[in-house]
Amino acid sequence: MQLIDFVKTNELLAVLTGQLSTSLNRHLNRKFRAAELELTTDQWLVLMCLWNRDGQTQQSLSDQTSKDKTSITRLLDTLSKHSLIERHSDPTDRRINKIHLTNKGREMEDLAMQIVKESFEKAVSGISSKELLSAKEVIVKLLNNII
Amino acid sequence: MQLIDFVKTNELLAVLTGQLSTSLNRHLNRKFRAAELELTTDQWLVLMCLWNRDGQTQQSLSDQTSKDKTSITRLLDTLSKHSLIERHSDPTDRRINKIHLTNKGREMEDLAMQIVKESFEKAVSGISSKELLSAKEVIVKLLNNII
DNA sequence: AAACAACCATTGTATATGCAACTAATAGAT
DNA sequence: ATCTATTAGTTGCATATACAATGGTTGTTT
Repeated sequence: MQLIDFVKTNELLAVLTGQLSTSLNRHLNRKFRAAELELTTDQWLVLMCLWNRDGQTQQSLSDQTSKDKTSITRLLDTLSKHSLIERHSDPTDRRINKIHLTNKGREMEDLAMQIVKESFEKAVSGISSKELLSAKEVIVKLLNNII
Repeated sequence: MQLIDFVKTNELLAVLTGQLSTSLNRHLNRKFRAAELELTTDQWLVLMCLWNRDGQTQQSLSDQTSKDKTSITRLLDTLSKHSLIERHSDPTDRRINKIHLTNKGREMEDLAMQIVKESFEKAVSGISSKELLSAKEVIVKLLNNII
C-alpha cells in the first residue's frame, strides 16, 4: 500500500476512491459468483434501475447510472444474451427501445439485493452513520466540481 | 441523478464512489487529450510509480496500484507499444522483468503531473482540508473492511 | 413540403479489468 | 540431489468503458 502513503501526503483522494470502487466491484462480483448468481456489479446496477421501474429507455438508464449510452448498449447486449432483459421498440417513437425485465431478470432481485446488502453492511461496519454521511457529502461535492 | 437519491436513502456510499471514480477518470482522460498528451488515467497511475522509482518489477507495480497482475501485464504492453517503458529481464532471476522508463516516458512527468494537479485542485475546490481528511479516513476504513 | 436540428441507439476502434489456466524459474524440504 | 511449493509473468476468455462516426427517426422552421 505504498501508493496510499503517497496519496496521503499529496492529498489525492481521487486515487483512493478509484481503489475503493474497484475493490468493491471485485468483492461483489466474487460474492455473486459464490452464490452462483451469474451477474456482475455493473449489470446489477442497470438491473436495479429496472427493478425500480420497468420499461425505461436506454437514455434514461444512461442518465441514472452515469454511464455512457454506448456502455448501456453493450451492457444490455450482455443482459439480453443472458436472457435477463428484452428490448421492445416503441411503436409511437421508433427511435426508442423500452427495456423490459424477463421473468429470469425479475426473479434475480431478491438474492442479488440480499448479497449486496450483506456486502455493504460488511463494508460500513465500524463506521458511524455520521462519518458515512459526511463522507458522502464530500463525495457529492467532488462529483459536482468535476462534472 | 435519481440513483443518488436512491443511494442516499439506502446508505449506499459504494455506488457514489464508483461514479466519482469514473467521472474523475473521464475528466482526466479528457484533459490529457486536450493537452495532446497520449495518456490514460490508468497509464498515468503506473507511470507515476515508475517516476517515483524506476526499474520495478511487475509484481511491485501490481501491489502499489491494487491492480491485478494481468492488468499490469496488459497496461505495460500498451505503454511499451507507445514507447513509454521497456521490459528488461533480470539476469539474476529470469522470472523477473524490471520495468524501465524510456526518455519519452520520463519526459511526460512534468506535463502529466501538472494536468493532474490542476484537475485535482478543481475537484477539491470549496472543500475544507478537514472535510477531505475525514472523508479519506472513511474511505480507508471501507477499503480495509472489504479486503 | 423541404431543409435543418435534435435525438436515440448502434458500430468501429482502442483501452482496461478479472479469473482461470498455463509456462518457466527459483526456493525450500526431505 | 530430487521432489515440491512458491513466485513471476503471460495467454484465453468474458466483461466493461469511452470517443467518434453513422443510421434512422422525430421535431422545428421557414
